[in-house]
Amino acid sequence: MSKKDQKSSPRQLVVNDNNQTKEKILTTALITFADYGFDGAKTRDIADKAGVNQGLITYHFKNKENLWREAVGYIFQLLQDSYDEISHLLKDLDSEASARISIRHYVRFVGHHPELMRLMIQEGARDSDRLAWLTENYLGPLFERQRNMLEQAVSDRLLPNVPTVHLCYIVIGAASSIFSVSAEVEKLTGLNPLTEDAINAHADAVVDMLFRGPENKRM
Amino acid sequence: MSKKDQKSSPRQLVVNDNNQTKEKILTTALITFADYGFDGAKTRDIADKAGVNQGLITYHFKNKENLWREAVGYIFQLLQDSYDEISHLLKDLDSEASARISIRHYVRFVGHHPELMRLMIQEGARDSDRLAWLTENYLGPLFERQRNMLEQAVSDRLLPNVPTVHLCYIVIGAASSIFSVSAEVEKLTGLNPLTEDAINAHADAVVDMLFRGPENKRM
DNA sequence: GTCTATATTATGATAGAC
DNA sequence: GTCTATCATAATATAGAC
Repeated sequence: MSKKDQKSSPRQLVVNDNNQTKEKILTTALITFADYGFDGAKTRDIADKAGVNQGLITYHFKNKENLWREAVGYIFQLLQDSYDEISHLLKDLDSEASARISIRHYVRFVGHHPELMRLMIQEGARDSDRLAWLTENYLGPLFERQRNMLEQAVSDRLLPNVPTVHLCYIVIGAASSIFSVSAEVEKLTGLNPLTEDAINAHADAVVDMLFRGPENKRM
Repeated sequence: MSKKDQKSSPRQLVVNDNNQTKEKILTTALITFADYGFDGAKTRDIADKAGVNQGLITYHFKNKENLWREAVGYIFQLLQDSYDEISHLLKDLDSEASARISIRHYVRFVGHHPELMRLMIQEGARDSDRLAWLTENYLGPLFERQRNMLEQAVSDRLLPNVPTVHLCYIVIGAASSIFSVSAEVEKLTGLNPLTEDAINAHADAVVDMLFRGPENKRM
């Protein structure tokens, strides 16, 4: 329902029952927290960029801490949903095809949502209540999933036999770094890594790099 | 010279001609900027953690912006110095040995100085005057150096032929990600990646991953 | 060179009108 | 549900004593 639909009742303020405003604040907050960190992000900034009044943040989210939680939950839910969508695809595939698709999917997700890894770097550098909350609610399960996938790939000789923890973060970093510092990349090379073409090119590059058969086959 | 050494002259304030205080502020500021970003870092915090008065920041560095510049310059100077130290070693080696040593050296540096990559992620996500300054003064030359090294490795068939920009950020991310989110890593796996052993293990893992010959030889 | 005290501005949260 | 106005606190920068 757009604002114009309200024209017939002029005495009333523009009201929105459909969580449109709440969602707008949420997505804006996510980007701002990812770019500036929790302390660096200003609620006034978030409200301004979302095009709403600062008071609405308190109304919809109680306080800054809670806004952060809901924003983080929002992006992790997207990630989990996207995994659920492809999980049935993976069942029927052999180990290599499955691993390649998983990695491609991961690269494409972090390319389309650079806020996710930026947020993780903001919170993953030091211990905090927020990191504990993140780990308990989202990070733990996701990490286990990725660890299992990579251990399978190692035992199938698709990847070199390096310790799993190191392998996990090699993959995470290789997949996401170019997107996390997209402005730097563009300044240094002229390439905007957040375009669809660049995201696909990076997914290709990561998969080529990780799964190097003798003839370097694509999936 | 510690404060206790000053006991014999009690009328005088503790004074420090040797830039000890300035350096202490600098290194503390570096860590704080890296962890919290420019906006999230508070000058009072920096002064407190450095064990000095907040007014000293203005005295030694004029303002927050300038403190940031000097802190960034400090860590990049360390990086450049460390490259200069090994550059003569690389002259006599073949392409593969040289590339392996360069990569190992890079991994070990970012492991010992996680602030460097954290800072870059803080500033590399969006365009700003600080990013322009960083690019002009430090990032440009360093990136060119790494790009050349990797292009050489590709033309020598040590690495798969993926576009250079993607290759650069695959290497950067693979090398640094585990250190940038060290608190997350420790919470998820129990491993503190910033120990000397873990840093060496990660250097091994990255080199093994990148340079996979048939017999997986070490340098 | 270092400290205390303070001026000025920004920030998170609240109260109340519509 | 949304807005304006405001309070209380926190943060950068400055002035001045030692």
